[in-house]
Amino acid sequence: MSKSETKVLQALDRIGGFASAQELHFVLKRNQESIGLTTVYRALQSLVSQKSVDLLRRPDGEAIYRLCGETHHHHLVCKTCGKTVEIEGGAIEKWAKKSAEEYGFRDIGHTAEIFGICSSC
Amino acid sequence: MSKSETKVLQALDRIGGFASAQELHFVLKRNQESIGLTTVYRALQSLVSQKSVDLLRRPDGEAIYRLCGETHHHHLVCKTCGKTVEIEGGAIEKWAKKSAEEYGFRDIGHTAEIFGICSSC
DNA sequence: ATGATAATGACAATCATTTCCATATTTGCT
DNA sequence: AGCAAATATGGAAATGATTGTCATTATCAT
Repeated sequence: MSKSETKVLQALDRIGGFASAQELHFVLKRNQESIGLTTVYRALQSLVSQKSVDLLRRPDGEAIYRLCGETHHHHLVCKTCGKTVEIEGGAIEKWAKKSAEEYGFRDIGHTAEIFGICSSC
Repeated sequence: MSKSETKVLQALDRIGGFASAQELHFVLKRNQESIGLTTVYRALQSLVSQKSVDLLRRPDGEAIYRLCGETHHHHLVCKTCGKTVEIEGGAIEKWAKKSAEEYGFRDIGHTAEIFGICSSC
């Protein structure tokens, strides 16, 4: 694990939710960490391929990253301020499994996120 | 419905699956249709907001489009061959609405896709 | 300390998508 | 039909995220 990967992991931990590469870079710079944007991208690529970090996409296609927790969960994300709430997705797990079985798919995973506007925006 | 929207719909129909804006533009040009890339993008935006066309994302973030029916649905996508099945997502709608209400979010949308390996792969 | 190797970062390049703006086309009205 | 206002079009330039390049720097075993 390189130095920059460690920094990126710490930043993701501090943030506690999703962040884009650019946001991570900004946060690291603000915390007097000297790190280049390119390096942030490379660290994220590496962390994703090591499965330490999860990658998904905002509705506009921008990549966002989060620490991989042990428990699988989903998110409710504010489109305006970015506030993120972790929510239970038991219903989704069942739905995914049932749908996949119905069509003979195996080795499945799924993505499910809710986007909206939070009460303070 | 503008002339270009009609052309784009026909192209999507001919293709019968997913295509990116750039691919659609290329196909239309191939078929001696004179249409600009900008117009393809505009037509797609409009068709998506009219819910005539479905938008999702390739793993690299590129937007891909596909004709869709009137009902809101989700997809089961084969990671290997790309085969796609439309599936019912009633459970998801309820889950999204309930979760959003619980945390005071409004104006919500959601994404939910299942990825796996189909029976023929 | 030395040389090999991997990590870093400033900068440029790429690529999808959007914005701008001038021109063409359609629409509504008389 | 004829004309003006509204809308649609498309090429070029702008934008913004992501990736490639490459010279510099840190790491580490000998």
